[in-house]
Amino acid sequence: MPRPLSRAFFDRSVHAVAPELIGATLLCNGVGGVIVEVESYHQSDAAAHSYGGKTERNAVMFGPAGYAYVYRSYGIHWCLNVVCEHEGSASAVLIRALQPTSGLATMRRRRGVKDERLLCSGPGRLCQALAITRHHNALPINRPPFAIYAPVVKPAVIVGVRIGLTKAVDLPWRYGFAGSPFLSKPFKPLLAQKTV
DNA sequence: TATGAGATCAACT
DNA sequence: GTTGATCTCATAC
Repeated sequence: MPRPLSRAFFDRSVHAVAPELIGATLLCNGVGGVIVEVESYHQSDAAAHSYGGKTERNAVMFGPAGYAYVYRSYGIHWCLNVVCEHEGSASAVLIRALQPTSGLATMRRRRGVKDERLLCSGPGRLCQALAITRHHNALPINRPPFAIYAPVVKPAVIVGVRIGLTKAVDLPWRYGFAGSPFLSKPFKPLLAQKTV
């Protein structure tokens, strides 16, 4: 039997929670899969939505841990985060990619693509596949329609710099399931990234 | 393989 | 008015 993740699991440093989410199973109305890629965002981090303080959009990040923070990206897509570390600072983990395991036919229909690797390999793609929208903002991540389970086996986790940012681009706060073909983009060797 | 444009909206200057 | 935690499709090499 899979072990559901408690709210307390998320009420820790975002940098402790993020790598431990790799290999966990995330479902929305029974549709979803295994988390293979995440990024962490901390209030002290210029790229975080919470960096400039509380606003109407990011208010959930300033609330208790274990809740979904869903925001509109580039006017087109939705992106899903899980809020961490309630006390002290506003932080969240961006869910960037899943390995689809449940509801494949539903996800193919919603996404309009057949290739399994293109169903959930990106934050915007996975929200479309799981039908996550603004209506899911501020919902608990471990209560229906969501469900989240601990990894059955601890996978090997690789680390890299985050993707698509213009601020704080060098922070190694991206985590991935080593060797997974379902990552949004490949990880480069961390030591090679700064070489000229 | 790599680079560029367009879609489209809320926060911010 | 500009920018962005994105994705897709088109064109170029």
